[in-house]
Amino acid sequence: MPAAARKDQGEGASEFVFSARQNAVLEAALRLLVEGGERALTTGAVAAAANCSKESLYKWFGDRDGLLAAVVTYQASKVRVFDDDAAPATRTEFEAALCRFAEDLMTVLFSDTSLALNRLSIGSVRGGQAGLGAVLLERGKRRIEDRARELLSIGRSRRFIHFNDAETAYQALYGLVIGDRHIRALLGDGAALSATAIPSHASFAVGQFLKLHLPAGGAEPPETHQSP
Amino acid sequence: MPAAARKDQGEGASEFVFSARQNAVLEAALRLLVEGGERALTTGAVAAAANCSKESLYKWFGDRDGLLAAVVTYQASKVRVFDDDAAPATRTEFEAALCRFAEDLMTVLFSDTSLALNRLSIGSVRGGQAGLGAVLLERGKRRIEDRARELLSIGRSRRFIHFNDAETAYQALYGLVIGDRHIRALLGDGAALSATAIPSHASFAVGQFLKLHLPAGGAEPPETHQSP
DNA sequence: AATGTACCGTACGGTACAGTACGGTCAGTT
DNA sequence: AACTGACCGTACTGTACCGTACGGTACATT
Repeated sequence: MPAAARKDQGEGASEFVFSARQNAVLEAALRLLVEGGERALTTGAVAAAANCSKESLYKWFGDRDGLLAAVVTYQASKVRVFDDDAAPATRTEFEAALCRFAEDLMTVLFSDTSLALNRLSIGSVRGGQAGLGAVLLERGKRRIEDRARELLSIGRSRRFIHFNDAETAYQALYGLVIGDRHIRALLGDGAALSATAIPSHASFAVGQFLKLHLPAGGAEPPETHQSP
Repeated sequence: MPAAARKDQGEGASEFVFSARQNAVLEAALRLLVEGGERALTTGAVAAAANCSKESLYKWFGDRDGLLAAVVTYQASKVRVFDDDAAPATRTEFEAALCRFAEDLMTVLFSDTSLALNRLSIGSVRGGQAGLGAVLLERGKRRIEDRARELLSIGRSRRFIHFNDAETAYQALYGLVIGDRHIRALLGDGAALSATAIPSHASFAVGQFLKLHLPAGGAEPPETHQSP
């Protein structure tokens, strides 16, 4: 990614930053991707849609793959974690925070952009290792996951819920909220989710999750489960 | 799909049947797909790998898309539902059957072939409607789903578990078993599942599922949930 | 033996697209 | 006014690959 500024910030985390013009180009590319899938995302089409020259494209992103990676990075960087919620102090607040997380998760996962980006990244996996998939996992999925993990550990320290392994607990929460609807949506099943049902399903799934993790003593996996 | 025999069987269900030679070709194509992703699946490469001529390819499958569809159909037709288990009569047998289902589900979903096929189908979705995704959903996913649904309804009629909506119950079971590991695997996360952990996780997830659906009275969603 | 059938191997046309080259435009600088 | 640099627009090259055509071969049918 030649000309894309890689600005290392004080905290040790590095952010990719694009110029305003580049952002506009990436936005156009994203629109093309959502509408027509990967095949529609040709360098020529992007240049035409963004009113820029192919030469600039190559100067900025080096390569078609670089352009795709930039699109993924760009969109993932927009996934702002809504940490406007203060640490929940009461059980009710905690459950509400879980519900909000579940709703946000569904809203993101089933948005057109997320689906298109996931399809693109999945399509880029070749036998051995993932190129874009890794980016999406690291810069998109992990953010969301971290928010949930933090929420869960707060709930545990406040004795609202009980669990031993945070990863296992997160898997249960995610699974109860999403089920197989994400893969169905990725496969083009339009009826995978009706948008109106999001809040009701969120509270239902969170209810199930809480039932499994009562503070008294919930069942936990037989230890030897996920090796690091 | 011009030359592919569409043999209608007595029961009203129709099966696509390919000749032995065609099966060999599809097997080779599948191998190519698993190794190199969709881009590796060119007509030339398939012809070379299968020692057949491109002309035959076009005669049999009509089209590159026809070939891809045939590959998906071919593999999906191999998903034999193991209904060798008699209807479980005792609670223990029922739980064992659920565990076996969970293990089979994981084994299938995380196999190289299934992942490659899912990636291919997902990549074929263009904005509007799914081409291969629909095939995979109908001929692959629904088979498995149906087996689970049947098992669940047996469990309910025998009073081993309780639920109102079979679809909701299935979503919970699937979610607890799979979590977000399928999408991670599709994105190329190699560590999404360690094969040795399958049985222990299966029984753990089934335990969670049962806990949520105790015969006494399990929580159910607020009615207005999934419109048909 | 003659004809037909089914297939392989290869070669070829057409096209789509990645990547490059070059001339032209506009803004800011000296 | 001359210079510089960033950019647009377009034309061009090379390549990969889809789809087709044609000659050659093995085997079956008449």
